Amino acid sequence: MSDSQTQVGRPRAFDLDKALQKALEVFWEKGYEGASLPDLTEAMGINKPSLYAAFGNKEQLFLKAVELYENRPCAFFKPALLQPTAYQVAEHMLFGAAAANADPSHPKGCVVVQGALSCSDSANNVKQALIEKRRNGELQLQQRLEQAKAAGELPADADCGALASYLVVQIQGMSIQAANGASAERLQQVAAIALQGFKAMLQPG
Amino acid sequence: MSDSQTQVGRPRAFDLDKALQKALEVFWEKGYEGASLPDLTEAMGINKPSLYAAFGNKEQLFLKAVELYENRPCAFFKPALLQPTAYQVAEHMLFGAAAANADPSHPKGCVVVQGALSCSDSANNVKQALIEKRRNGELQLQQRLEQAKAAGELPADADCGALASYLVVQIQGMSIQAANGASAERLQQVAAIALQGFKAMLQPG
DNA sequence: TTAGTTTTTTACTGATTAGTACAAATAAAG
DNA sequence: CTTTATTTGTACTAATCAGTAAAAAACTAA
Repeated sequence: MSDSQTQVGRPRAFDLDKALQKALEVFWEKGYEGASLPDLTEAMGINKPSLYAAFGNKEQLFLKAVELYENRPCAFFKPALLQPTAYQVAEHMLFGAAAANADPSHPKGCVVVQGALSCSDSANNVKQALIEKRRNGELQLQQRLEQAKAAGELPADADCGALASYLVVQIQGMSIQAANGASAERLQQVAAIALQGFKAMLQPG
Repeated sequence: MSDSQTQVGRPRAFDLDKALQKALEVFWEKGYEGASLPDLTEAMGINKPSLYAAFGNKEQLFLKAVELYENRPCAFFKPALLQPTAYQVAEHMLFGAAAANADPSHPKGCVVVQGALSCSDSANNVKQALIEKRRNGELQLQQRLEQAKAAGELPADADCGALASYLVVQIQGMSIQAANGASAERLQQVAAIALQGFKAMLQPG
């Protein structure tokens, strides 16, 4: 057990969480490779040696920022999985994505989608990490749908993998649309149409 | 009128179109910023001064490569707009995207989506050019749907802008799914569900 | 053969990249 | 006060970035 009050040495002059939040905003806007260290240190209000001492290196800083992104209070993905029915899961997922991707209080789109989609070879670790995160999210959604299927909410021949992919395509596509400048209202219209498509899959036949 | 046979000076030792095709493949895989000039020159089989003499600079080379991408024979977007009915337009668009995004004969996904989604400030011109291309494609699709609406294929209160956004979300989302490693079969399943959603919008009410 | 034109090759530029060495500064502990 | 531990700011490194200067090479025209 380390006692955070009895630390020896010069005290850190910045707040770790606030600095990470600032780093997230920079990565959110410019992506992993597009964000330079001067971009990051300026936004975080610290200099390079402080950044490296606190977060390791650029790659680790990015992964910690993404972790913060996924667990921030207004994240919609994990809470949507907890909805009581498959329809409500889809509804919360789609309208949550519509609201989050166009939220004016932060950069448009999704860090997990845009952070390192195409990149140089030197960013391949980060690219793969984001692919894993996207795949993992889709798998969680698929399992939630399979649970609903076992509960009789979906037809016996429903393909939960395809349905999960369909919903994830909506979320990821909305992320691109948001980067294009689409409004929250427009994304809500898309979510409504997509939800109709999902609803039709809940009926047998 | 310039006669290509009576050119004076040392003849170019490479094929312009083939070199551009190679550049496209590199940009397709690594994006605009992720593709370095050594990456490009090595793939194109030429050295830097030849590249600059033939194509201007990296930005112009990228834009020419994207133009080649959009007009290549197997591109699906523009041909889909020529289908006789709105339903067939959507059908060709969705299944065309499913096939193209997972085609094993070239890198996965879409250059227009992935080429410069998040980037540094110095790539903002390219980023904006791709946003314009995506918006323009969506607008063309919207106009095609409005034409179908005028022909009585869609309900009188149909929102062609929202419908076009919905279809574009499918295509752009599939591009991300393809980058995740989704198979062509899986993308076809998604296209089938999405088409059902679109079909439901063709009925009044 | 000679002059004129264009491409190719090599070698370079200045700027920027991520990352670090080192000493001054600031705290607690003895 | 001194010692010890940690963070800070400055200044640096080596590598890589896009882009170019200059001369040799390869062609046509005269």
